[in-house]
Amino acid sequence: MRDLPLFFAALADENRLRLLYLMKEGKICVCYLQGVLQASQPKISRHLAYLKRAGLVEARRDGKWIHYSLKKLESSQEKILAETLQRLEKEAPIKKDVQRLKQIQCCPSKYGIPEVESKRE
Amino acid sequence: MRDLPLFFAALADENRLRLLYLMKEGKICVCYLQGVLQASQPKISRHLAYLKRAGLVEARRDGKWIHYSLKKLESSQEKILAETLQRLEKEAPIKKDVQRLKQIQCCPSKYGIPEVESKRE
DNA sequence: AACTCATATTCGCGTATGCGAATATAATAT
DNA sequence: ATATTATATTCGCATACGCGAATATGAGTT
Repeated sequence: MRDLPLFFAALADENRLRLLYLMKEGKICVCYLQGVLQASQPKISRHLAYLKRAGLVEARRDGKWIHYSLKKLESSQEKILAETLQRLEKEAPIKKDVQRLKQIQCCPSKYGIPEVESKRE
Repeated sequence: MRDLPLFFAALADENRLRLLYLMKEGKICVCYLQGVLQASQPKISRHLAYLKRAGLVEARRDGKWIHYSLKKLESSQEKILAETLQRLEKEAPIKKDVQRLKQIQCCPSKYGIPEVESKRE
C-alpha cells in the first residue's frame, strides 16, 4: 500500500516520464538522456535520483559513464508503467525525444548542452 | 501529455487511493467517505477537491448531500485506475475500509467522527 | 428568520519538490 | 599529480502539498 503513492509520485512529472520512456528499450547513458531532454545536467541527475529512490530504475556504473535502466517491478506497477509508456508514444514531445535520441551521440561535451549539431546514421 | 502528471499526482496519496476505491461501486456520499476513512471532515473535503480538480471524480449535489463518483476517463487512464483499484483490493487498510463501509450509515452526526457504533448489515 | 446539518474554503505552518547556480565526487587521460 | 569528463550533491529560493483549526457556504428544518 505505502509504495503505491511513491510509485505514482515518480510518474507525476513530465521530465521523469520522458526519462522513463527513453529507458524503454534498455539501459541508456545519462549523457544521452541529457542530450535528448536538453535540460541542465543537475536537473537530469536529480530526476534520475528521484526515480532511483522510488525504485523504478537502477544505475550501473560503466567506467566514466552511468547507465540507467528500468527495474523489474511488482506486477501491477509493471502493467501501469507499460500502459503509461505506450500511451506516451503518441505524444509530440516524446516523438521529438525519440528523434533527438537518434541524432545524438554520447557525450555532452561532443555536442554541447543547448544545441545539437552532430548527426549520425 | 500534460494531463498525465496531474493524473498521477492525484493517485500519489494514500487517502485519495482509499477514496477512489470507495467510489468503485458507484456514487457515494461524502459522509460515508468521512466515516470510513475516519478522518476529519476538512481533510476528506480537500482530498475530494483535489481529485475533482484532477478530473478523476465528479460531484453531484443531492439536497443536503453531495455524492462523488468516478468520472469517465481517457482510455489509458481508465486502465491504470482499474489496475490500481484491483491491486488495492488485497491491501489490509482497504479491506478494513470496506468492512467499515458496511457498518456505517450516513451521516456523521449519527455515529460521530471518531467512533463507529451503529451497525447495519 | 433562526437553527442545524453537510460540505467547502481559508489560514498558518511544516515539509516536499523543482529549479538554477555552484560545488563535489569518481573515473579516465595526460 | 593535474586536468578533464561524467555524474551527483548542496544551497537557496519559490511553489505545492498535507494537516489541524477555524470559518464560510448552502440546503433543509422549524
